[in-house]
Amino acid sequence: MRIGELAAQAGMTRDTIRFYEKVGLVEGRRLPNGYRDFPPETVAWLQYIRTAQTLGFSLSEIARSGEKLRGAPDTAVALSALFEEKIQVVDARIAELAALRADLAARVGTGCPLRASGRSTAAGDHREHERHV
Amino acid sequence: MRIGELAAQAGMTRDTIRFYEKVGLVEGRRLPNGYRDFPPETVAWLQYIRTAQTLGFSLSEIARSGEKLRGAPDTAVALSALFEEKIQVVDARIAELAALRADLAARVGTGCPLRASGRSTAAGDHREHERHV
DNA sequence: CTTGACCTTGGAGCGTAGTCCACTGTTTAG
DNA sequence: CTAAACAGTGGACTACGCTCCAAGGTCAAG
Repeated sequence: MRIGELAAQAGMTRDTIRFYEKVGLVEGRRLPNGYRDFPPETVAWLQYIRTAQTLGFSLSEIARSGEKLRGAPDTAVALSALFEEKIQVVDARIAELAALRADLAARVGTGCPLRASGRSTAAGDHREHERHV
Repeated sequence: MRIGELAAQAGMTRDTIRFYEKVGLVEGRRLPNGYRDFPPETVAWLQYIRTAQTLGFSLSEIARSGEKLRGAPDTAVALSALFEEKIQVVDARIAELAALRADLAARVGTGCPLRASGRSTAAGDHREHERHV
């Protein structure tokens, strides 16, 4: 499959796919004329990338799962494992949000809405991840 | 309060605060010598910014809530309203994640983890794509 | 008076995730 | 044969949210 068809199937632009190739998220052979040639599974992989992105994963994180996948004997099994892993992450994220929600709810209607007391619990100190979700 | 103390109190760098001022997220007067001078509430406002960020809000979105706040007769009440609003958003986000979780869970252990149906036959299978995600 | 801590500004740079563009090469249809 | 529709490359550019730096101004203590 050439890049144009792949892009159409996966619902993204050729440029995006070329960008993904540049950063190692997808790989394909080249036809004798230099055109990229992708196996049909790439469509599914690109869709997986989109899913993972909506879960808040960065492309480099996704690339790491991709490597795991490549080294696996059974792709289907490896993918299932991956999904289970992502479910853990989603659950963690939901728990985080629930804590934030509780924190917010506690502040509604208090005399001191901004400062409150619950700073330590939820919002205090996860700096490292979560840029835009 | 000058910028250094504010930065220490709010747990961010002077540069970040200057950046926030540049984009209109915070504002302060100037002392005769040109130094910035912030009212003490700014600490709470900066902490609110951090909270809102962990909720996935962009700085420009946060700036918009800030404007609402400034135009309010009662800051505490306005803030409570803001928190209630954010709770809606958090709930929506949680629902979104729950849906993604369900989607992931449905794919775990299926013969076709990525596509959801029909992956089993090796290569010739050009089925119309169901766009999950 | 000097030192050091603090403050000012402007501008460069970074990582992420693309997007757009010009220019060139290849393939296919009429 | 030519034109359109593809494909390739490199590089510039965007937006976001900072972060760092150089060069200089201000101020209190010793």
